[in-house]
Amino acid sequence: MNISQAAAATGLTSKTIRFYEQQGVIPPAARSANGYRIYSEQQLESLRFIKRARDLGFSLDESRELLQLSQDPSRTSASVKQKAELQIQRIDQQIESLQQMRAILESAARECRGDDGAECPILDQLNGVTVDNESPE
Amino acid sequence: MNISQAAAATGLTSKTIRFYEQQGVIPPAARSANGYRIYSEQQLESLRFIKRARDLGFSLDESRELLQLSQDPSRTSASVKQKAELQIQRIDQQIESLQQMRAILESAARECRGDDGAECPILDQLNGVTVDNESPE
DNA sequence: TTAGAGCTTCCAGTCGCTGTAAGGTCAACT
DNA sequence: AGTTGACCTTACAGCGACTGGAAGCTCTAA
Repeated sequence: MNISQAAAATGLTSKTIRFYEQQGVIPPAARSANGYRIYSEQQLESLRFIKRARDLGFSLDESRELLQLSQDPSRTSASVKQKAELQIQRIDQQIESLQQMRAILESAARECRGDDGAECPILDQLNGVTVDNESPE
Repeated sequence: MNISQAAAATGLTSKTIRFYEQQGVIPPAARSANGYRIYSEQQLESLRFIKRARDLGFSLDESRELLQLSQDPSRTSASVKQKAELQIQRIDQQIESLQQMRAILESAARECRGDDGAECPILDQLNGVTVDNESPE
């Protein structure tokens, strides 16, 4: 199994797999006689693991650490749970921040006529002008 | 008003202000005899505008475009509203994606004992093992 | 005078890839 | 046997939006 097959089997790209190897996220792949990388089913599992961790928002470093934990029989579930809960906290912060942005944008956009005129509550918002939120009548 | 005062007055850092100038987001600042940048109240307004746009998640390019629109009397509110609505859409996608991540993490973490044992539903999840979500009893 | 803080420019590093260039290899077709 | 064209290899540059650091000039206060 060469790198493009491994890519197809994991949902990563060949480039990304090489990058992960170069970063030490996964051990160097074995090589066939022509120098091409070859992948075992076990290595595919590692690659899939990393992809899932990345898809859950863990950094590449954390994903590597989680992979190591997953392969370490002396690990504790506490050590994993701690990382997961930290990640949940970060996600909650991001969601909250995005919801605040959204509320401000939505409120300004709702007041904006979106026509040929120059008047624009969105630009007022960006200019630090306090915008009325209730229609006066 | 020198760059560190401008930084304090806008919530940016001196580094960031120089970076914005170098990127063409704001026009080059005037210089005093010693070569130090000097800032007018008007330039502070531009810097604050950019900061607010960035805080709402617009890219630096979009923030620059919005600043130009805000200074262009022949703009239309439609052109601004379009950018705002695109940004709202992107925010909604990010929130949705984060909520999905959160749900998966939370469900796995809830099942994880977080003790000295090695068994860990979070790692199972990352290994692609389907995790039961209902306690059997 | 001298120390320290602040200003300047320029270049490197962050994160997680992605693109590009230059070259070797392989399978299929002519 | 030659030639495409798709794949593989390495190495380096670039993305976005900064941030950090080095080296040198300037200002202020003791």
